[in-house]
Amino acid sequence: MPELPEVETIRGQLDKVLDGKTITEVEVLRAKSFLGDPRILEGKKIREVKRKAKVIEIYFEGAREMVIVHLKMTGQMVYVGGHPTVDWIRELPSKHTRVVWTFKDRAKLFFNDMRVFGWMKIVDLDEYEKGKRRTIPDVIDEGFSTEYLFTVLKRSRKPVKLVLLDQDKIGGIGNIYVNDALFLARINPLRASNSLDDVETKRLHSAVVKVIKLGIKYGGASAADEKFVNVFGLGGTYQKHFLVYQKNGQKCSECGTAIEKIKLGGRGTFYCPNCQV
DNA sequence: TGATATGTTATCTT
DNA sequence: CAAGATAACATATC
Repeated sequence: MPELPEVETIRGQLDKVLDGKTITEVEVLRAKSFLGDPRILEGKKIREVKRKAKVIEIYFEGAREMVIVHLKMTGQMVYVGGHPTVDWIRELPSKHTRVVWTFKDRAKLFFNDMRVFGWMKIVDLDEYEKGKRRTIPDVIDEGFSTEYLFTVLKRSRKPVKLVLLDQDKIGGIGNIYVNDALFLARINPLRASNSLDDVETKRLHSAVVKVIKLGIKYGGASAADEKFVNVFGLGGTYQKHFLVYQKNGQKCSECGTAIEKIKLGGRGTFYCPNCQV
């Protein structure tokens, strides 16, 4: 579901489309989905939309507050421009719409979230900027070096896949890209994190960066059961390039062995038992 | 009907 | 005490 590439796709589109827009109304259709007083946002003008790991950050002009959004598993941010068509109005808000922002030019931003795990939150700008989360490197940040990854991996005996998914250590990787990255690096997801040597760590580092960048290039992944759509309601195409994710039973592209599916930390895990050691 | 899916966090167990 | 394991959250789909 939304991992760094999906969130980055949405961020880029929101940044363009919301630039300079002034909020006139915020409707909260489901209390759990919005934290803070929505009235605070009325009259606020959007300056910039940024991202840290899987969190979308919305900045306003001259405001003490900002908004952060986490889509969790099924969150969507859908934008309908200045003169919404009849079709869109009929479809949105949908059964899953949790929050609606309306702008001065009548454009609307819908926050849909089927499973209601995601949230939209008003936070104090200074406090947020000071938060220690910001110091955790994203996979595509400068700070995410092979050396950093090596130190992180050395500190745990857990299966390497779980350490890569740990957002307190590395930001942005989720279950889709971690499976593909481990395949690319030819490393078994079950391997004890601290058992990887420097050569394997180097391979893993470039593999992770590579698949995440590919994901961004293809506008994210929208597999059969994926709820990911971008700001314009369209899916991404990375699913056409999956290496092992959801390919259990199919032949490995390298050796022809059937891809296996196991459970690790309660999550679906896909790998080639022959190539990944 | 019950298993399954996913990101993160809370809580339990070594 | 900390690391690791697992349950919980909400809902649709098979």
